[in-house]
Amino acid sequence: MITNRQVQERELRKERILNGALKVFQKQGIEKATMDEIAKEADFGKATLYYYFESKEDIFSAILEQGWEEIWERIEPAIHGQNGPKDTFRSILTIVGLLVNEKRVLYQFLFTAPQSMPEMLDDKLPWKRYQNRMYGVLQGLIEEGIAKNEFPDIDSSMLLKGLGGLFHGVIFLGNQDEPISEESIENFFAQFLGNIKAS
Amino acid sequence: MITNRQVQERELRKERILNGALKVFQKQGIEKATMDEIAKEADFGKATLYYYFESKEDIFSAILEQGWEEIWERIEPAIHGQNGPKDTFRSILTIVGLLVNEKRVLYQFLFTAPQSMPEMLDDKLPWKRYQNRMYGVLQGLIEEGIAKNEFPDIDSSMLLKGLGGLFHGVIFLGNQDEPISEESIENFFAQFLGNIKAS
DNA sequence: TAAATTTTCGACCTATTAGTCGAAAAATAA
DNA sequence: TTATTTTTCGACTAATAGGTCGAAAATTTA
Repeated sequence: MITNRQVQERELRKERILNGALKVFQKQGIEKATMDEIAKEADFGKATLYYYFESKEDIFSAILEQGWEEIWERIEPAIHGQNGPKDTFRSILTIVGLLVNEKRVLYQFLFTAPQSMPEMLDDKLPWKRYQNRMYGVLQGLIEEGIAKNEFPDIDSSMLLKGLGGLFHGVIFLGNQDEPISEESIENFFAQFLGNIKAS
Repeated sequence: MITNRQVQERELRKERILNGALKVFQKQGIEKATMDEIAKEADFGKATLYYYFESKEDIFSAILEQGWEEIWERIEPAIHGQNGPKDTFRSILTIVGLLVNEKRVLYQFLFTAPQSMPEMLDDKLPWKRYQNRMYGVLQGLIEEGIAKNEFPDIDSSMLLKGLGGLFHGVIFLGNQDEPISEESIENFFAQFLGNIKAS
């Protein structure tokens, strides 16, 4: 018989492992994020990691899923708000920017790690679904925005990639020690999005 | 005694190895770009690769150096041209965009691989010097542009990261099969850069 | 307290991969 | 043709890393 407390403790231990993984990632970069390192950081034997997770991939998937779930929860209200597409778009970027400020390491991992781990790109993984959903929403907003002349009439997927790159550049390539203020994020995107108009 | 022809043939074989490495990268991604795969692709025994190159890193460095050298050669005229900072900036991006169209695999590698190979980030590597030089030029243009009110008064390094991300997004995250036309690149950046003004 | 269950982990296994060695083959020089 | 140099590569080594196993320790239940 498994008590409620036992289940909770299990969750706590899983969480501890996930945090260890993130810490290793932060300190040593993804290439050094080996199971041995993670085990050391989380203060478990390596074999114990495999008691709680099926594989290394499973651990990273769990981190990714957690992060994307949080993103999704936070942006959902903005999506269902009653603003126009451009404002909604800007809100979403701002929200994500703030989230990144709060948990830099997690989100750095989120937007960085998958490329380095091609086995993580399976479309069926839960975090991928969140990502696809979000991209779908953003693309929809752009298309709607183009239709309403709030964005220029550029191929929408290209515009999305461009803005995605822009976001990534601003948030992650910058001075990673100092968080970016909300204002600053707003300003920055207002600068770009605000001036993009059908000509 | 080493004849001229022998030297040339050596160069040719080195080139062959470099192309093999790129081909592996293209077909299998960077993680499968092992020395064994490269050797197979280039049709040499693995040990022969080490006759021509000191290490795997050396091979990738050579590819990067080649690419950056080409970028530098092509953008240099634009840098020394007599246009204003914003136009010069746009020219540079366009030139690089066209180069990428011509040799997608090489430049995809150029802008992608280093992150996956942290041991390649040594500032003393020759390709890194080129890269730093180019970023220096771009940052200088942005600063000059800000001073002349051609760009908004945002922290210049942040603006550079943003535009770098934008470029990366547009060029690499897009439809990688169809090249982007010169017009299209021009239009795209004109759209962004052209509308960025000090407000 | 004794039995059953859950948790932990050291030691081991296996696959992969960068890099080496020594000698054979091929080309060049004498 | 023979000696010398250049090129090639199969086989091997060493290190790393993901993952497994069996049994011990800790905890819970009876």
